[in-house]
Amino acid sequence: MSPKKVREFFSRLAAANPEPKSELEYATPFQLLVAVVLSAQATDKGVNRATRALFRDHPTPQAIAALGVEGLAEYINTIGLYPTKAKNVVALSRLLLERHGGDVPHDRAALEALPGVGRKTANVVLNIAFHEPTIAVDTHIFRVGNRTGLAPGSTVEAVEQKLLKVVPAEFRLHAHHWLILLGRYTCKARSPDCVHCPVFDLCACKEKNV
DNA sequence: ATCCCGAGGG
DNA sequence: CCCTCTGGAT
Repeated sequence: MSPKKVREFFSRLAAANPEPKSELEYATPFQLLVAVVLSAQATDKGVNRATRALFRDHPTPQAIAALGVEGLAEYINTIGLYPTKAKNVVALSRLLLERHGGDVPHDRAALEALPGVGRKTANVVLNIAFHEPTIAVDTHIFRVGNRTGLAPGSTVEAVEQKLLKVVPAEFRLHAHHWLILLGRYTCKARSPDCVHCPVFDLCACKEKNV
């Protein structure tokens, strides 16, 4: 996609949603980190339903560390992959207390050293909690990047590098959310709603759903 | 490449 | 029924 089209692409998304934010519910950086770990291969609605009770009863790393794996599992057993996530979130809470005084670290290496935290989760936390211009490539962004021709790539790493290269600096801070929302509500995996797509005319998809 | 795995939608 | 959902560790 030409630089001119890329700029138009994000100008329209920005005009429609000037201050996009995560649809995950959280009150602190720690809660954001936990919510993002839980959101792997799960919908944010499902995550919010579970974390509402969890964060009400156990809002801090101290509380979740004390809750333990089995206790945590009772709160999150409606979310896919929950046994692994319960282990990771308890271990992660303990590590935060041991290494970082219970705070969420600001740097990528320390984040990715936490169990259950990979590049995508670290990118989300760095962007949302610490306002760094990272672009976390998830299932939506990988699909949208390839379909539209904005950032084609066979791996998430390739798509991320491409996005960091082509997205103008002024749009980079919010690019993650704009692309997610486009993928979630319009450029859907199964039946893309091309008729209502704000960037329909800029899109390279050869199988437009009209 | 494969495993982890529940809810919702079509 | 099958596919998808803000992936990560082995």
